[in-house]
Amino acid sequence: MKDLIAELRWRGMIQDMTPGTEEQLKKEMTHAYIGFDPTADSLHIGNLATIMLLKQLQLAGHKPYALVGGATGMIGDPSFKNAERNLLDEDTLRHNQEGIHKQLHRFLDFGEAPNAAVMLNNYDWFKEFSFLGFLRDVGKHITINYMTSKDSVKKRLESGLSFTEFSYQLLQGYDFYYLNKNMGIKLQMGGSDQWGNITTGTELIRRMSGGEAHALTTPLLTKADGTKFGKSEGGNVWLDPERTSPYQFYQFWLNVRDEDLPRLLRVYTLFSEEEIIGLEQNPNPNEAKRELAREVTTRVHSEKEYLQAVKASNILFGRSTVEDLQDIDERTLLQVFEGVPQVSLTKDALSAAQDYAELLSETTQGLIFSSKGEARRMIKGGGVSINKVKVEDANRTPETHLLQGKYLLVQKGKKNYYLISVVEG
RNA sequence: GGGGGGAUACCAAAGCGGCCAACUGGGACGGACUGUAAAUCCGUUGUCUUACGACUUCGCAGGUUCGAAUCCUGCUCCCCCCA
Repeated sequence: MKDLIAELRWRGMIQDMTPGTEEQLKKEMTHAYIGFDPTADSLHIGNLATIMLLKQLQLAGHKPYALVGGATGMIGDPSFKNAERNLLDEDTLRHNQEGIHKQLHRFLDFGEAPNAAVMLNNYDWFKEFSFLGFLRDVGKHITINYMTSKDSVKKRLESGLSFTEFSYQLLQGYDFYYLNKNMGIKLQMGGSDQWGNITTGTELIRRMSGGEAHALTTPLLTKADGTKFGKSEGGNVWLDPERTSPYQFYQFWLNVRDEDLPRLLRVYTLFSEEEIIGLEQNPNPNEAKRELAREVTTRVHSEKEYLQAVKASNILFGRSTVEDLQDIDERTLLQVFEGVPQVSLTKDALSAAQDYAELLSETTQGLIFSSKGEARRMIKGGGVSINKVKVEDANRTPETHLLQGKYLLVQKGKKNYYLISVVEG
């Protein structure tokens, strides 16, 4: 059994833990879990950080449990949230649970080993639990005073918090109790925002059964500029390729700020300390970013998707020229641009376009620019290229050779690409 | 309950009868530089428009005026001070 705590420590993945956690992990193969709320049908890279926690746990020889919050998801976690949220309907919840369930399978070993990962859904033990039973058997052990003293709900006690959301921590606490009693789970982990909920669980266990239970949280990652990590301009970075294409996903990691790189390498990769330090020796951090992007993209998607993303990136950001673009066969071109917004138009529509401004706005149905004026402004600012050639004059009639006889590659700014395909008609 | 201050574009904050589509800072977006980075510099940033310009904005509803973000009336919401 490896020393998990030492591993997590050098990786900077420990925010807080209850006394005795380290001893427990050293003593025996420990059963531990992390919960995931089904607020969406996909996990995002924020969740991936806690998944890595489970991964490290399993690699160290302990037994990980991934819990999907089918029951708690119906209530909504108020921790550090500013306002009451709307409840999700049951169909959505079920759909979300399935999506998350599927994704979690990628990251842990669910095989036959003694420490194989196990998937749980807390709906299984809550569905039969009566309200009165819960109040008598669980609620009685925890005081309101204890629950309201948590930082995670403090703000909300002033601005408003429904009984429903307030009870969330008790439900999550009961999960831990249930798992402790029935499955011998002794440790709950999570992001640092979960500390309050987790310790309600350890407290409940202590009072209800006198069992032994521990908590360990990992710091919530923030960017060097203090904003929340894991958002790109389009919103969350998702693990679902339908929401965030592998190409965009790969690009996200490649584009992290230098200052954020050390922490990200430690949390999101399984590289050893020596390897990471080695990568950091390089004065140009791009090599390390590429390794980070490779590792994470491969883990979340696949080797194949990763190679595809690299290929696309090289074409789009390498020193490629019109000639290079011409040389790419159609199949590769389409593969490369899979994650890129596309629009198709007829030959007639193309030749009907008076000038570049019109082509890039009205003719392409506002996908690239929503108005001619906007297109003009951007072209004037030198921000638009077609097939890697800068558009000089918005008023000029479009004269462009189509790639493979039917494609135009439009570039807005440095990183936004669009593919126009021209069809007969 | 008494007194005072405020509400301006994504945010902050000027403007206090025409020169205001509205100073300035931040953000966002684009460009140069570079390492698909940071810092720096430059440009754009209500909508539409090649341009001239047109249209819609300064809490909400009315009014005064040739003309209002700016004056008047009412309404809504915020903040501060004294009780």
